[in-house]
Amino acid sequence: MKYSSSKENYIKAIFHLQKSNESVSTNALANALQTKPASVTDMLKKLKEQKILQYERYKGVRLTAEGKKIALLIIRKHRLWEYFLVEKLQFGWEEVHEIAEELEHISSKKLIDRLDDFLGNPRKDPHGDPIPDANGKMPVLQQISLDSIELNKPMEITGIGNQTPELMELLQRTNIKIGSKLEVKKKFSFDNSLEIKMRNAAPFIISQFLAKNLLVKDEE
Amino acid sequence: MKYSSSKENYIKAIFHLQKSNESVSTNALANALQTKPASVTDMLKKLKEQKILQYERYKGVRLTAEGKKIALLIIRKHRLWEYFLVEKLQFGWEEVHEIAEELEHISSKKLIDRLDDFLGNPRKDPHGDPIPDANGKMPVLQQISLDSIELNKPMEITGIGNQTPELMELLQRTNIKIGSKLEVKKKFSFDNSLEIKMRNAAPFIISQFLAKNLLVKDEE
DNA sequence: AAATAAATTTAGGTAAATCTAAATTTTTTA
DNA sequence: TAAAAAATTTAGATTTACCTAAATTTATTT
Repeated sequence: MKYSSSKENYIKAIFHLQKSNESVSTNALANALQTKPASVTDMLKKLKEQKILQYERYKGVRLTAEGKKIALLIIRKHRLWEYFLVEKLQFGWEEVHEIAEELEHISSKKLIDRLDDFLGNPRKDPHGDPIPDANGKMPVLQQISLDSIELNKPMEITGIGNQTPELMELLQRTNIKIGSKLEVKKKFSFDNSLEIKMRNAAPFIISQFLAKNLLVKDEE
Repeated sequence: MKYSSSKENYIKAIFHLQKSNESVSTNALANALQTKPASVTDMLKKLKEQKILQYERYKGVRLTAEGKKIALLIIRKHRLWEYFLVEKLQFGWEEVHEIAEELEHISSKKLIDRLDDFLGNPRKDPHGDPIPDANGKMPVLQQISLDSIELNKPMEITGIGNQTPELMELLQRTNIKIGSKLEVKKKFSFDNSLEIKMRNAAPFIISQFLAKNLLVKDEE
């Protein structure tokens, strides 16, 4: 199956909006896609025909298993291209999203799998978000900064994301290493940065980008 | 200015069809684009509005200077992506055209200029065709196999295209080197291969791909 | 529980890029 | 050079992905 760029954008937007088991509203989608609710209704009817989603009038929408798989493969493409742009073409991580929005619609599966290998099969994109594998599976990395972050809970660093020299430099400066014990003290909604307290050290603040690259487990 | 993929395909097709100063016919375009003559007429009217081409009913079409510039930048993108696919992602040269047909419509200029640098500013794509620079200028490499090839004319090798190990291997085997004197004896239209005669050696046949990588000048 | 507000859908249109069939112009040929 | 053939254009539809305005359904308030 091949889908238009427009349809792919709908699928991706629904995927990002449907947390847990809530269904996604027409208005929320229209807002995310910068379009009008009436246009969304039109498109949802077409995507329903193609069994990509479950949709009933006035009841909102959810992706089917098939729809989720398509979404994950689009996200895979997006994040691998972002990684390529930053690591190989020297773009800043803040300027790659827009370009990846175009590149993610290139259809060749072989291309994206080769790109994955060429890049060394990274598991996180430059923003710290996980990259699904060729089968659409997300790597199960427990990240520090989930939406449902728990404050003051003792945790231990179990690993780090992509081990780039830039990240290593920052880890060294902040003295964060595998096995370090820490607690999150506060989340600043302004920039999603976190105040953390490491054992035997003064609290300090880290960015969301660093946080997303820290893998943790509950301390035993 | 940004043009739709469809318009870009028309511009590119006209560029490839307009040799010297002939104008391109509606039928030839329809054939090249796998579409119907009526559709071509429709599109030509739109592109004329945008001053991309000169068009008069029943008289065929030519690109304006502006149109040629656009065409060259699309060709630049196409060929750089082909080079990337072959040199970095290990694709065979025969399988990259289709993928590059999609990639050539990605709009970011910065992306393509960064890609050019990343690839080491190659001047020829994997098929041996020249890659225009960021300003849309074709490198002026006199190639051996132009459409207007002259038989039995003494020529001298002045350089070679992209110096890949694979090309070097073949040059060694055929004993072609800079300074070699040769004449083209015959062109086989079946596969565009050429029979060449090097001074003090028996005539032999080379492929169009090799020929395109040989730069020549007239012997003095 | 009405009444009002908000969300959503339906109805009817538009622009881009196609198409088929018919009309027109150009070219070829007898 | 007139007739036939080929090329091209016009006219009128179609599909996709949008839109606005009006109607309908659901949610929220008095």
